[in-house]
Amino acid sequence: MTELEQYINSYFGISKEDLGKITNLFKQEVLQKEDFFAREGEYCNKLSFVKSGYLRVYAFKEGKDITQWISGPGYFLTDLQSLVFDQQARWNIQCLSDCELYTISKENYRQIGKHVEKWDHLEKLFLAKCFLTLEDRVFSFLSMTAEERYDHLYVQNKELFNIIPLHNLASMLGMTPETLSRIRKKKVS
Amino acid sequence: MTELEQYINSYFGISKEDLGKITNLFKQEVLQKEDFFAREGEYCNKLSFVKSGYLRVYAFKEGKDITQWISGPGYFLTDLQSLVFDQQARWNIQCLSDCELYTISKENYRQIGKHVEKWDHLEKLFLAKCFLTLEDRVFSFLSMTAEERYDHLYVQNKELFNIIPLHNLASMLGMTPETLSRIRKKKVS
DNA sequence: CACTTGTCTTGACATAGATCAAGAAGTGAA
DNA sequence: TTCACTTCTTGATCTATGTCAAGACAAGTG
Repeated sequence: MTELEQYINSYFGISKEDLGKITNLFKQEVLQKEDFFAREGEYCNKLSFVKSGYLRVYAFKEGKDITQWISGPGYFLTDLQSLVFDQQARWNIQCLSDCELYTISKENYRQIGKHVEKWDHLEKLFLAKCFLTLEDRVFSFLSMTAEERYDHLYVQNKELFNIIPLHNLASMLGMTPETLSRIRKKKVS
Repeated sequence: MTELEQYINSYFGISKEDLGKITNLFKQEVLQKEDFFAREGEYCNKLSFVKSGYLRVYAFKEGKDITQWISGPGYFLTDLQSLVFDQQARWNIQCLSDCELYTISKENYRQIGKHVEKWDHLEKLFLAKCFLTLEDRVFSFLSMTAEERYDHLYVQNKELFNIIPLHNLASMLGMTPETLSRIRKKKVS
């Protein structure tokens, strides 16, 4: 089984037959560092699973580049507004490193439901999970200090701090690079 | 048509027949000010549509009461983790005023898919929309000041500021009541 | 009615975190 | 190697926002 099959299987728990039907629709795709997976205002007509590498989801606000999220191995990746509602993408998604993806086109993605009985239901559960994750994230901004948000991310994803430029992590955590640097310094001592 | 039918129809755009099948499963429910719709740690086995009144979604963090969201007429209301994943509720949901709801039990909610062909698909779209809304909200914390967040909410939901205790709105916006009060003062002058 | 309780505002002050500016260290290209 | 560029850190300073404390109202209750 590829990582994709393992992941989909572990997450959605479906039959080997259905699993094949789905994963066959994904094609391997390779992107280089700096390449764009999606661009704000254009259309993102694909859904990908990250096999390796990291991608940064961001948008500009008054000229400033704000990182919304960083996606790495084991994550699904798309601009949801484009994929689901056929509208312009809200996000720039760009590779922070060379990346290997398993990618399905929007057209094929929309066919899955016709091949696999319970797909819409499973996808609904998946989206519900994503919603809960974002709810937590909102709550973190309502209830935590910059340092607490740092701790939270550090405990969960230590490895990011060795791989991802720190100013991107700072942005994603809602603080400046200087603040992140000072928090890190404090942790060492 | 009841508000519920109008809403579901406008949002999901389904046949009059299916519409009836669904809305028949909802029962009217009346709650009084201060009543709890859901409690953190318990199980919330229902999904409701708010006909009238306002409810506050909140949780405690280190003894402090943090408002995550306020739900009013035209919103659906539930603790998603309970409804979808049969786990303990993450949120307290309490009436800020007397409320009229249309409520469906979890059991009946789960039957909808069996009665209405495309239900899972429609619900998926609905959840995707919710996800996009939360994404915006996260972005607002990454990119906006307290005052900008206030402006944003004020433009979209002026009426809340006459109905909802301001300290709850402040909490939901991620600021203290004092800060909200000062921002408001500034706006008058 | 008086009394309690909750809401909202205001002022004085404290502080987390932002901004600005500079420099150190690493990386890649020529 | 040197130069340009990026990342990260550090110090000095500024400011938005938080904290604490008090008072003004308004609303509800016995």
